[in-house]
Amino acid sequence: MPWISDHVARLDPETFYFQFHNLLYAYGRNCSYICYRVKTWKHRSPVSFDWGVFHNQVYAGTHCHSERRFLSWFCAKKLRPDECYHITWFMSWSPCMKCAELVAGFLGMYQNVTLSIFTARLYYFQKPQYRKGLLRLSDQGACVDIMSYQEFKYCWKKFVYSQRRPFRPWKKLKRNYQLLAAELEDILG
DNA sequence: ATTTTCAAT
Repeated sequence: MPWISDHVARLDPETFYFQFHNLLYAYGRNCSYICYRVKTWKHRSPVSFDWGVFHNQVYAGTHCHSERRFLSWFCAKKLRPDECYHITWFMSWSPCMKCAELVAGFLGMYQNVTLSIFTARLYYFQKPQYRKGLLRLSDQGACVDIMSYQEFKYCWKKFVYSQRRPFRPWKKLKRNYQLLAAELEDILG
C-alpha cells in the first residue's frame, strides 16, 4: 500500500485554522486530518511513543480515509503484541460509518490498544448510519469527544508550525463546541 | 441561526 509511510509531522497555520474550524455546517472541507499522539508504557510509566498528522488520500482513483491510513501504518510499522498503547486522535471530521466500523473492529481485535477521539466537527451528523458508527466506537470502548478550546490550543502548539505565535481562537468557537457537544451527547445517549 | 460533507461539476 503506497500510503503507509506518507504522513506529515506538522500543519501550516492556514491549513489548521481552515480544516479544524469547528463549524456545524462546514463549507469546502473536502478532506480530513488526524493529528495523532501515541503513548506507551515503560516500566509502568507512560512515555510518548509517536506523534504526527495523517490526511486522506486519493491514489489511483482509490479513496483512502485518514483513519484507514493511520491503521495501515500503525499495524504495519508500530504495533507489537506485547506492548500496550493509548492512541489519541484530534480529527477535523469525525469518522464515517465505514471507518467507525473498521476502527471498532481494530479495537476489538487488539485489547492492548485504547483510543481517545477528539473531533472538531461531526461528519454527516444528521444521518442515522453515521450516528450509529460513533455509538459503535463508543460501545467498543473508544472515548469520543468534541474538541474544545483546550484541545485546539494543544494541537496548535504540538501539530502546527506556529513559530511561537499564540493560538487565536475564531469567533463562536465556544458556542459551536457547545452545540456539537450537545449533539454528540444525543448521539451517544 | 447557520444546511455542509475524507470532491467532482
